[in-house]
Amino acid sequence: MKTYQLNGTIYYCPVDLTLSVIGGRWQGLVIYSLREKAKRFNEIKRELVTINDKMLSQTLKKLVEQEILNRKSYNEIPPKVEYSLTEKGKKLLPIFTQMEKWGKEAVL
Amino acid sequence: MKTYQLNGTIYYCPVDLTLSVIGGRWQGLVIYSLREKAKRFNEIKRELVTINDKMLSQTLKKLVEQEILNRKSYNEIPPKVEYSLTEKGKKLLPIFTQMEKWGKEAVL
DNA sequence: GAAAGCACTATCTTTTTGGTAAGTAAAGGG
DNA sequence: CCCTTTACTTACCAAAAAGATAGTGCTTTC
Repeated sequence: MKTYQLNGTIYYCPVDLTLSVIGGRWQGLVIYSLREKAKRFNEIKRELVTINDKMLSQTLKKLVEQEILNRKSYNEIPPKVEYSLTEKGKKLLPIFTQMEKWGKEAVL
Repeated sequence: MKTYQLNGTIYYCPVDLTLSVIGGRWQGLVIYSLREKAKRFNEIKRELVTINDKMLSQTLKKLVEQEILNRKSYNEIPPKVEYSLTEKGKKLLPIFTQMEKWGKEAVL
């Protein structure tokens, strides 16, 4: 059986691998919220409404490790940190375009 | 704020709604495994390798309720039950096409 | 007559997720 | 001086999801 490996984990197919990046409670939504431009921690938080600090920082950390997001910290006080999609992350956007489409049709 | 409703749950955007259908540990993979043809319980199980009986029947049940899958039971012994994508379910396939693509690139 | 196949369900344990609250460091405003 | 702002981390507890294992009822095969 062919397998696919990413960050030390083995997946049995490419879809499984992709789902590990965008599935889960918050990962997909965080990526999607950065589709147009870089945003700060609290901006993302306000957009996702029901996420809390703990979940957001956990999710951001993971996505940075997976090289889906860039983290840019300005040395200011109060702190300013911006998150944006990497090239790898931007390539996920066509998936979200299709999801948008399906989601809109599903509620009709 | 605009909201989207499906099966009594409210989502703040169409992507959130779609993720509730294909995200989660097994839902997406079960849908994807039925992309070409109807399959029986044990066929799906063999394909997904690490899923167990409980998770598979739970996932199938949920997807049938959401009208993503059809369940067809033949009155035979030993039992024969086939699962297939509904029209609504088939419309999810472009999402998986994009996921496949990304997953294949990600391991390069 | 034991074992395997089928599509499940029931029960239990472990892991993951979520929720709340508190703490940090330094600057700016009242 | 105290409060606010920012982007976090840590601790603790509760709830939800996932996972492991066993059992069911009936038939065909070895």
